[in-house]
Amino acid sequence: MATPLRIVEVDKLKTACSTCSLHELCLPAGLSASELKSMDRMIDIRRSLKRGDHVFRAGAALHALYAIRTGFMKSSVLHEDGREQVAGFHMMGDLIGMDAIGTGQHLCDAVVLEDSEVCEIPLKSLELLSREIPSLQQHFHRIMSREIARDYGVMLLLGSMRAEERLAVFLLNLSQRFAARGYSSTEFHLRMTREEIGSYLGLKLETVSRTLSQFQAQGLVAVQNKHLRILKIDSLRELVGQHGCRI
Amino acid sequence: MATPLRIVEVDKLKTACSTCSLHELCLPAGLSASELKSMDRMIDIRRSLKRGDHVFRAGAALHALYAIRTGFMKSSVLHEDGREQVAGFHMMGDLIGMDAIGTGQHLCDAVVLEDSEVCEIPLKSLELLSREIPSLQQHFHRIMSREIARDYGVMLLLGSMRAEERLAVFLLNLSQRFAARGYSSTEFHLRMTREEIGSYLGLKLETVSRTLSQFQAQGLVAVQNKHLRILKIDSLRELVGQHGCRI
DNA sequence: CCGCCATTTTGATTTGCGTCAAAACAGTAA
DNA sequence: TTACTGTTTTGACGCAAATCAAAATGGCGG
Repeated sequence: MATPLRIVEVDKLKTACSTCSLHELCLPAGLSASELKSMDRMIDIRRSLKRGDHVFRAGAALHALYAIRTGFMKSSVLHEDGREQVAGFHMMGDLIGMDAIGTGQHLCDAVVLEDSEVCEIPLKSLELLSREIPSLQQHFHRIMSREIARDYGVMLLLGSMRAEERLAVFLLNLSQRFAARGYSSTEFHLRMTREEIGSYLGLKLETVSRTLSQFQAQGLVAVQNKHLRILKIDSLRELVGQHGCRI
Repeated sequence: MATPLRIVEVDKLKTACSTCSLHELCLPAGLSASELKSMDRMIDIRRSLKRGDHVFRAGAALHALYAIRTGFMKSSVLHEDGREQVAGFHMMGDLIGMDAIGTGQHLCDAVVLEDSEVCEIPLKSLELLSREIPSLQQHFHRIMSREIARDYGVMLLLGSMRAEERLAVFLLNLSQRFAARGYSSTEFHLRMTREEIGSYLGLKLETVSRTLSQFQAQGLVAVQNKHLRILKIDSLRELVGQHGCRI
């Protein structure tokens, strides 16, 4: 009986917060070793998900928040008439599901765009533990707040930027997030379709495609289908917030 | 010396959570009498603000969150080139400043549109108290989550609705919030300018004005400058999510 | 009360992006 | 390989909302 037990243990270790390479990016950031152990006890379910799977659906009851270990997903709000608005793209270290705490029901669908692994964090356990560990409490609040701050940025984008600016902001944001996770900031795969990018940016897929082609023609990026290379990151940055700026 | 002391006490009582008419709408919702007392101890600063005042400015360090007792305000994100995006309108019972918890710095300006009174809630005290009072902790999380959910709704609006729909959603949202506070759901004053409405909705002020005039011509509302009366609330509701709907 | 300034309305015109359409391309399964 | 499907690109055209402009209205201070 020793062998299977050890396998289980190795498996558990492999996916524990304390040994997870993301723990400085994820919810347990800044916790001590013993506090990490408490986190490990709280998170006992990890789910593997395939492209196309839903982490949760709009309307479903909130069971847990989900920390992304690997992979890539989108969250999208659906309008009754079928219109879809992508509210965000999420990658490892991100925490999703926080929109559901208010009502107990998920507001958006979370759809897997690239095979992923998520850690289920029961809300009740998180609340309990964050009453005991002030730095966990603080960090959870920071994460929710950062989501609000991100949303304000998206509102600025959707409310007052032209197509080129929106796309530039989008690429710079992806770049910065990949960099923060140790990946290249200038070369990456777009896991989503042009239509999903468009939905996120409040544009039609044709406009996204045209604008990308335009960036390519200007030598700002090199795009080949889903593979993207940023060639002139500073020019992209300049592009944002110029607008024609007649002030 | 008795008289001035009593005046102070009356003044304190008047503004305590335990006697505040908003306590079922505001942060202390659902707390017991003794828990309300603890809230009272935490909130000892109330500020009176005049139209045009800032509750906080973008870039300023986070000192406290602010619960609105009376009045009306907007929060707006500024782009370096001067573009302003109104991220929300806030009224009594609302909690503002949560965007700053993540970085410790406010991301947006909170500007008073109608003389207001706010309660300062030091974040540290709130964290401390919510570790002791689980229902306060839960409710604080719900409030942050509702802000995220609201933001998703605004994204849907900005990303995929036409002008008429945006304005209809805006009016219905105001209507519903006034109703929740015991005011008329069909007749109210718009405290903001057409330009501020436009900024919030991702439209220009002329479009807001034109669309309001159109609603008036259709008999949906009666507008007279800032005074608005909703005449056919169901028609407004129908207008949202029709879009031409060829599905 | 008047005059001033900010706000709002309305009209004429422009334009950026959406819509429609079709071809090119990539990925998958047989 | 070939056929099939979903995605992307590119072009031509139309439209909703922006822009430009000017008049009307409202509110405030003197």
